[in-house]
Amino acid sequence: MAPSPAPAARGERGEETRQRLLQAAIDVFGRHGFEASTRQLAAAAGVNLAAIPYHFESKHGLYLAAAEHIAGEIRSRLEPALACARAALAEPPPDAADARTLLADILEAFARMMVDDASASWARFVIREQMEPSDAFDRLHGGFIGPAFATLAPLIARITGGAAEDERVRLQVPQLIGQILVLRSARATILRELDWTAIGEAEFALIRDLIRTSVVALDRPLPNAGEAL
Amino acid sequence: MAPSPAPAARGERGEETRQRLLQAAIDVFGRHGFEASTRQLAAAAGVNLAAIPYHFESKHGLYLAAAEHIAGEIRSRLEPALACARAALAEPPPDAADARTLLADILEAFARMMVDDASASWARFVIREQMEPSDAFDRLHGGFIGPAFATLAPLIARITGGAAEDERVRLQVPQLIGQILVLRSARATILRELDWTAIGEAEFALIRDLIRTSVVALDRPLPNAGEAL
DNA sequence: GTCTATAGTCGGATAGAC
DNA sequence: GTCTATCCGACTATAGAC
Repeated sequence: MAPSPAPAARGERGEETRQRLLQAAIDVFGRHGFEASTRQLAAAAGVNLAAIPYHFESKHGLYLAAAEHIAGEIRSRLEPALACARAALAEPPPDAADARTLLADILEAFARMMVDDASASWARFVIREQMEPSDAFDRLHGGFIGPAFATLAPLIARITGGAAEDERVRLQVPQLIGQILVLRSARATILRELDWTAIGEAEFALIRDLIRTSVVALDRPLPNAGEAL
Repeated sequence: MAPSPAPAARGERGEETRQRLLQAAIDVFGRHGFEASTRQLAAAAGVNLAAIPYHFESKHGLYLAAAEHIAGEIRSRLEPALACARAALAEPPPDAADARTLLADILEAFARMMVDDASASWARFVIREQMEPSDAFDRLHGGFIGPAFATLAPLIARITGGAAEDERVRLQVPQLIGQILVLRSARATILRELDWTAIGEAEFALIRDLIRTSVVALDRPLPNAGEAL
């Protein structure tokens, strides 16, 4: 299960083959799941079939390496916005308005990733693992899902006045993320129902507005049970 | 591509085999995609392998039949709540508070389906088709996605004061659905981050609260650009 | 209608030349 | 490191007995 038989001995050519396989694996596994064939993978990468067991030991090894690659990639792309929020939360707690801006910025960055064509391949991979987790899920969770949660929960807690450990607050994280995730997990429906052919800047402006509205709404009080909505 | 070579001539035994294959197909195709093998399908259904081409002509025919079965099933489960909303919207338009209650009820019914263990199999199937649509997607869309949209958009329009044709209103449909869909599309993360082992009644009460909050927030005005959130 | 047997194809992984 | 050639098991679909 070592990533490569001789990691230090690989040359420039070998490294390129490895990278091409990783990129192709994220796309092809994302579309067809683990059942994708090694021949498909090799063809999509433009490399020889035997390169898969050589560089990754097996098809399964390539799958795990793809999950790790995704986790590293996403984490590095979210890190600036998350670090900014962590810093702001550190000592003098920001007021609720600042926290709302920080949260909206993170969600907007996430939405931009989801709208970007480049996210299609890895997003399919991640959602597949969410619905039917394999041993690759741990690497995704540890790599970027867990860290993102760890920052978002305290931020939401600051806005709503709850504690980051409250179940309610922790459930608000996936609630907010869900409205962004849907841009990928129900993309086919969105394009069809809105008569869009793609999500460009004009379409994104609308999405951004709705995200900000949902952030503003976080601390809106709910009528008591039995009362009218 | 006919569902069966001799629909009228099938006996009771044949019909049971057909149903067992359909149920198994929704589950197995949902987990592994179309790449699932006919052996897996037959084994999961507890029927002979040759029953697949006999009843559905081919593996592909079984796939399409599974999509149609899902669409019919979901549609019939959503229909009571949707019909209720359509009736209320018909002549004397309901006031915004009534519309909010109708919308919250529909979303709650949908969330119950998503939380239900029985939804796991078909939800995986549907989300797979959303991310990588095949010719089966048309049957899902026409069967229940389109009709649900057609009712939800006017309901939201009534609440926010917009028109059902507005892009903003139509985008609010998937935004609201997204926070419910995430209960399935990111189930693994939710269970792990909230330390839940399952989503039971206690957990659902919290989900219900958050859904109602998001419905109440629909017409909350957004600060102008540049203004603080 | 359901079964077994089998034809023909494609799957992952390897051996060994270069 | 990369390639071709190849093993062998698993695949879908069919034929024909029951």
